[in-house]
Amino acid sequence: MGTLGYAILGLLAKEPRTGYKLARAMNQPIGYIWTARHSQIYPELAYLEADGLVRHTVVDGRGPRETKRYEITTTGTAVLRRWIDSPLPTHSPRSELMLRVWSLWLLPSDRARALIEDIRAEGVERLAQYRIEEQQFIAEGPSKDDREAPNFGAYATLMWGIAREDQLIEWCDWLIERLAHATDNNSSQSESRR
Amino acid sequence: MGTLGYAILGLLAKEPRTGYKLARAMNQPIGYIWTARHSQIYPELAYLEADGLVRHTVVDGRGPRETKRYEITTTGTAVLRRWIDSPLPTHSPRSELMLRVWSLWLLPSDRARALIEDIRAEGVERLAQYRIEEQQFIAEGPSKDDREAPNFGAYATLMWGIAREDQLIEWCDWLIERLAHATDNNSSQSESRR
DNA sequence: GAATACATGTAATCCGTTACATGATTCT
DNA sequence: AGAATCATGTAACGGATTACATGTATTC
Repeated sequence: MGTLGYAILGLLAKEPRTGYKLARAMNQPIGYIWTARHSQIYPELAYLEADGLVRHTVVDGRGPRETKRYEITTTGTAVLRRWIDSPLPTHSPRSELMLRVWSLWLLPSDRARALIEDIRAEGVERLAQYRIEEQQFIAEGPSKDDREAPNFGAYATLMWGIAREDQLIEWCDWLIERLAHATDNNSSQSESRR
Repeated sequence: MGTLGYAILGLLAKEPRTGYKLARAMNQPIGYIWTARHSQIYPELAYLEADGLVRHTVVDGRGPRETKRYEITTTGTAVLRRWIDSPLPTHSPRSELMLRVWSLWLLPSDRARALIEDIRAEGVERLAQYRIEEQQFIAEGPSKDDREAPNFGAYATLMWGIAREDQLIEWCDWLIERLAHATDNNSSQSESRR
């Protein structure tokens, strides 16, 4: 069973939903780190149901097919709990951004600077959005501080996202600074250096 | 052309290598963010060569087949430069860790704490390794400060990795603190809160 | 003598994205 | 009238992992 299955169980553990609403929720990254499309979600729901982890009831809706409201089963909740509490996988994060930075020495100074400033600008934008969401959590009351309320985990991932963007912006500033300081080293001059 | 192709070009821009050495390099994440297996690299090298971005010469080796040393072509370098300097893709990072944290409200306090402490311990371990690599950069001389030397980008990604692990550890401490403060709220008591 | 490092490939499978397909209700 | 939202599915394709396949040279 893959990670997507657990992401769906996590959403259904909060409240029952239709596949469509799950797809909506996972369109904007859940926990700021996981996305999925409806074309992945519908088949996955069928597998989860075959395994007895979720069940559905047909409700009124506006689609051309039956509208199905899914809820997590007690088995599903148990499986989800077991997964959260199992040994950590060794994660290999992928970031196209850092791959570009790794080859940054190939770009002229002004283009390198433009790239880092673009990265920074996107970080600033995401951070602003996260701050709005933080205010929404605060406005919603004390549920974010209640270890047994669904918002507890969601708020913790938001704080992680905020810290991550802060760190990214700081790192961009450090690198822009560095690019400015390392100016006018062309290849002919660099032979004479050191 | 996919991201793996650019990762390979980035490595070959530094120095020519065999497919085996590329695979070794990408076994430990390059730039701390990209991994690949040899089964992906060998076919990709063939595509890159068909597109004229790399070329190979047969050298002495110990394999059952010919040993091929690949180098980047001038076209390859141009294509790599253009990629680094092209509009940023909207990135959707995936982190199984944060997905677990999102559902953390389902775990009892002690298990939740154990999970976060595991995450923290792994962060500390990676950080220690990164610090060693930082010392190696410093020992290697001023190349990390030379905007036109390959080490410039590699050092920048390392600093990013260090900042990221620092941030992760801080966040873990914040959450452990929070888990301790939010103790003994069971569901019956939580009704009377606030 | 056994294990490890060097060295290159293919096949099967899984996960994720994009595109195709359909159709009712509500809002502008 | 047309666009957006609700609603559920399948098909084609690409990227990544795991397993299969082979064989030499060096180190313990």
